[in-house]
Amino acid sequence: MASEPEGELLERFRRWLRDRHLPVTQQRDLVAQVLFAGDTQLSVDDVAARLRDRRTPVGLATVYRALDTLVEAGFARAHDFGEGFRRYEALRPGHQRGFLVCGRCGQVTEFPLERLERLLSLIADEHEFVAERHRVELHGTCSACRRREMGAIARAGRPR
Amino acid sequence: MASEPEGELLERFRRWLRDRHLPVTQQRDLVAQVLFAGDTQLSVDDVAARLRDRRTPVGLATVYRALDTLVEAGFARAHDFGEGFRRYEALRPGHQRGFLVCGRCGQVTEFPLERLERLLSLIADEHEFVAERHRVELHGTCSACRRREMGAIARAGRPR
DNA sequence: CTCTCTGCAAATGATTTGCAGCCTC
DNA sequence: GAGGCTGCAAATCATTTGCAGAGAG
Repeated sequence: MASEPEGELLERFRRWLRDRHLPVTQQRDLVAQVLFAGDTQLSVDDVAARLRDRRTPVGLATVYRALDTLVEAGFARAHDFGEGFRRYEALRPGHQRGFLVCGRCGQVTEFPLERLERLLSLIADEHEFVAERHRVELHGTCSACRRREMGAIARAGRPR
Repeated sequence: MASEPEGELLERFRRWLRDRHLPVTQQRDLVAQVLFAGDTQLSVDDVAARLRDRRTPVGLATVYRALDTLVEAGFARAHDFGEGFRRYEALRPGHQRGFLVCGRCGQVTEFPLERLERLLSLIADEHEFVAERHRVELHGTCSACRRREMGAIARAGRPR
């Protein structure tokens, strides 16, 4: 799918580090590679596990620190869906997405934000606010869970 | 400001409990009162502190449990702005708001979601998703911080 | 009475931090 | 070399949980 921009992002991240006279270490690079290769939100443990699978293990604390750096550099974004831990996502330019979060099964579906962007930037302007990124989540019930619940209600619907 | 709907919400919450044959305890009621009276997002400690100030202290664990119940009942909503703890907000019907979160100073400004709602429900429909609530956040820089930063850049802007 | 809640203290679990040694530049 | 990383283990801290006693219906 998105195999093209991966190396480009990586190169841009390295450049960002060099520009700040920060060392381009193997571990930071590895974390960035895994994040940029992933197509979804990854938890810190996900990242660590993938690195372990690649036979290039990196300490948990280092993964945390590398992800923080990526966020600070603007190449990643942290999400919190209330699971008790964070998820990180590569931030590809112009690839903003919103989320449909099912409160029953926890499934997260994505959708493009394009249609909302005009309105969002208008709102930001009205508040003299410079928005760098948006977060849009719709919380509710996905079609599968709704079907399941409607069945349950029909079955248990009458008292006694 | 919103002194009218407060008692109404409280009464609806009590009814919700009774309907499920759950006891309407003083502690749950107190937590609900504080949450419904607050005009902003309250942390668990905020709620506990206000209860302490009111001379009706409630144990922290109980506050957590009461807030969970309120969320489950649909009268409250949990937010996570990445501060390391959650904030809870009373969920008044038809009073959905979005947030402008300043990454510099952490200030959170609210704005009404009305203009976005048509589009959001359209998107939900397209995914056969039943949305109960929305979360819209714009992350960036508020006008005050931007002004401050622009000043700093102007001062240090030229190399050498 | 029965069932659920409450409060305390202890447990949990994600994230952070201190520090000695290692690696980039 | 110097300064910033890394890894480990210990520290933090919000949130959760177990359990004995209290309260609502």
